[in-house]
Amino acid sequence: MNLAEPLSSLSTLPPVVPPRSRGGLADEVGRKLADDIALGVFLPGERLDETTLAARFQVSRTPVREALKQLAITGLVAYRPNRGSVVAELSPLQIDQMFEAMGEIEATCARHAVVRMTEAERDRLSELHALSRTAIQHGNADAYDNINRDFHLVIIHGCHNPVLIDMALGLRHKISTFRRTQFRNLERMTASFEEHSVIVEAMLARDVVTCYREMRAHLLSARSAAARVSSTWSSK
Amino acid sequence: MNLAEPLSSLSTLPPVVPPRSRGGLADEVGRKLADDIALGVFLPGERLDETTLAARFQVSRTPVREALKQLAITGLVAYRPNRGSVVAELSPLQIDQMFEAMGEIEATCARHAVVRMTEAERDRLSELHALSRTAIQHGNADAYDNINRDFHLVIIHGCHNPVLIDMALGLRHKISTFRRTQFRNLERMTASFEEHSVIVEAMLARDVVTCYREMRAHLLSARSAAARVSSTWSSK
DNA sequence: GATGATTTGTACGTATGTATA
DNA sequence: ATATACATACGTACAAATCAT
Repeated sequence: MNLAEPLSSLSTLPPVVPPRSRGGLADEVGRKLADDIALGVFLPGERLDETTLAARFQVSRTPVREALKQLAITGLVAYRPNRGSVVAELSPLQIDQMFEAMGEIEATCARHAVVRMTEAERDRLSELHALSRTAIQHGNADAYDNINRDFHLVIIHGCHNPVLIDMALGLRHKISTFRRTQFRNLERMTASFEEHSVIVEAMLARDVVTCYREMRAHLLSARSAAARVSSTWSSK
Repeated sequence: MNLAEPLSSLSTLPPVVPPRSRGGLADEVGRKLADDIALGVFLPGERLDETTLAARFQVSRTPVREALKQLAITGLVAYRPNRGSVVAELSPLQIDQMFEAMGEIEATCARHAVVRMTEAERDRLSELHALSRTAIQHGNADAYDNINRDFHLVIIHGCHNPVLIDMALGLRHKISTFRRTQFRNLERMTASFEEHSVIVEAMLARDVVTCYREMRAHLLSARSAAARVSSTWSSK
């Protein structure tokens, strides 16, 4: 069985808030470039030369330029006027802040999802949770990682608010680009599973408060403790 | 006295998460175009012809194109490949969803702001609240609108998380573009002031729970009731 | 359904601005 | 500090696609 099957029910959902551009070379280049960055072809801080990229993708510099500016707004690349672009470098503090924001947004999604999810979505959530148990039993970290992703996606979409969904997905994508392989060890995987269990239980019991609190805690537990430069936040 | 003085303490804060491009004609055109849209020069649904815009701003099509693509990601304009751009048209449902998201995000900011705001920021908040009382006494809706904006900005920045701040500001800007003149009547203004009072009190008392709940309620009270198409969210 | 008009998409040349020696 | 090298920024020309007739 394919534990990492795509969420057909989700991928066919109506287009999210900004009907993101689909056609055009610029967008294609943008997607390819984003993939390359995600795959580590271009490392954080690396210079993104328009001419070089144009040659790489066999297009002129114009679509490359547009793609770079788009990715700059996304935050994937840092764009300095008159000085070109580099792959964004996220400091530990910035990553921590993204985790914090992600925790808040996704917990909010979860809270709304408790009330708004369809029966089909609830079933899908339970199903995914069951699958993740199997993945753990087989010690399959890759499968667990995929199921975990889908698990969170179902909850995010469950809030049925395109604005929140977009924010959550955008953050999730950006974070996943810079931090990969969360579940290296069995302990983290098991802990994650236990936390999911509480969330699913609260979700099915329509327990809004618990669901919100536990989802927030769940995501904050994945938060990099290393980046807690608390001095930055202290009131002087 | 100038009730709408700029927030000098805020405008000099460190650059927010994506160090948004500062130089270049494209960005200038983007800002001007956004202003024009906000000012109603271009109405929702109106076609944004690249050539026409280029003529309007006395530049070539290239920077106009880049500006349009940037605004498309922001959501201010809808961009259809090979078919040009139009000023975004937000349905009542979409506006309602943005209000809901805004309420959640800004309430989250408020919750963090309770703990993280500096003394200077707390003082500024109290000061603004006092000013808003004066504005009401003079029946000055314009002044109240400006102070109200700054009031919320102080709280948003008070969370000290650039990611949350960017999301809140982005949403706020987009919403304000499509919905203006909130405080037409004195009742709404007074109600807003009373709600602010509770929030300030909770903020100064370090009451996290109350602050979060009241800020959320405050923003949801401004939410357009007309767009509540609850049938869209029903679990079939 | 085909054709012409209009508009977007891409390529490329030149100028301006930034970094380096 | 000045000059040189180089990448970006903008403009213009052409190609492709869309829409109206």
